[in-house]
Amino acid sequence: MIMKSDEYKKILNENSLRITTPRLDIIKILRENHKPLTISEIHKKIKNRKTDLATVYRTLNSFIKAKLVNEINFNDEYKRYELKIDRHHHHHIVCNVCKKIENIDTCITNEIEKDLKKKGYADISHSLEFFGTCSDCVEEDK
Amino acid sequence: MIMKSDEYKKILNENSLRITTPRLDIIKILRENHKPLTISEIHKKIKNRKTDLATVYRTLNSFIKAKLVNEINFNDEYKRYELKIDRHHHHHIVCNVCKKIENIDTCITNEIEKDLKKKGYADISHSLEFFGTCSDCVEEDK
DNA sequence: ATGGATGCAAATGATTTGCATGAAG
DNA sequence: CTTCATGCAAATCATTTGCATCCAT
Repeated sequence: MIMKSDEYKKILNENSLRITTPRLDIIKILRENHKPLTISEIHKKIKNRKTDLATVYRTLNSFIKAKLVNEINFNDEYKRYELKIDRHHHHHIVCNVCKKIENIDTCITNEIEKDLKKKGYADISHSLEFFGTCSDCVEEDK
Repeated sequence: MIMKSDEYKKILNENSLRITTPRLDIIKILRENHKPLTISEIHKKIKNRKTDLATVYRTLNSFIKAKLVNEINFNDEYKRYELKIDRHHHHHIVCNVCKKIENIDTCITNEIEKDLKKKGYADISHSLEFFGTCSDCVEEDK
């Protein structure tokens, strides 16, 4: 059986990224938290307090370039990051109040993307996020 | 026939916003440019060079609060702003290369929003943006 | 050995804020 | 005349960068 740290090293290797402690730490954190995390959340979760914030930024940017990670925008002040290898394409719903994040697996943009392809667009991608007040927060407001 | 400046004043009035030159200028600019603009683009378009950048920021924020304007995120470093009163709900496709913006009128999120309502979410909204390389830019790359 | 990765500190750049003044209602 | 908006300058905060050192390969 493959141990986790070996699996993480394999991920880095396959993307021609050097195996370093900060990178292994960050993959582990993204793996274990099944929701998009901000840079500062990731930084706080690193046990080894030595790792610099700048390293976290640089690591995430190299992960994006390697298409290991998705950058997600909830229209607030922070960008968030999520491992791509973890799960297939999906979207999110963010609670306006408690900021809880749920995943949405339905993807309904194929039709539009088909139209865009007809129009001549290539390399089409999209970002789709939902915002709303979750049932718990609706209750509390009563 | 109602003159344009009167129309803009009416918009401000209806939203209990004081009628000032910067605000009229900014509504005019948003009206005349049928695409989302960044703060700095808006600022540059103001003839009267006296208007401060900070005023543009403050104005846009009060317009958002009054729901006069939508804030749009193309996952680059700038937020963009678009008048709501101009046209009904729509999305965009941004060219990866030339950054050209086209509007998309199809909205296909109703089904998901229906599901979310069933789950108890209230005040549901979403942001959906597309990215791709437009036909002109695909050509040029050959 | 050597190029890439890191820590640290300083720079950058978008956005916000404090305050005195000016204009709108 | 009183409240709110503006201009100006300074502050804030996320993110990036330069550089010397360190480590993976």
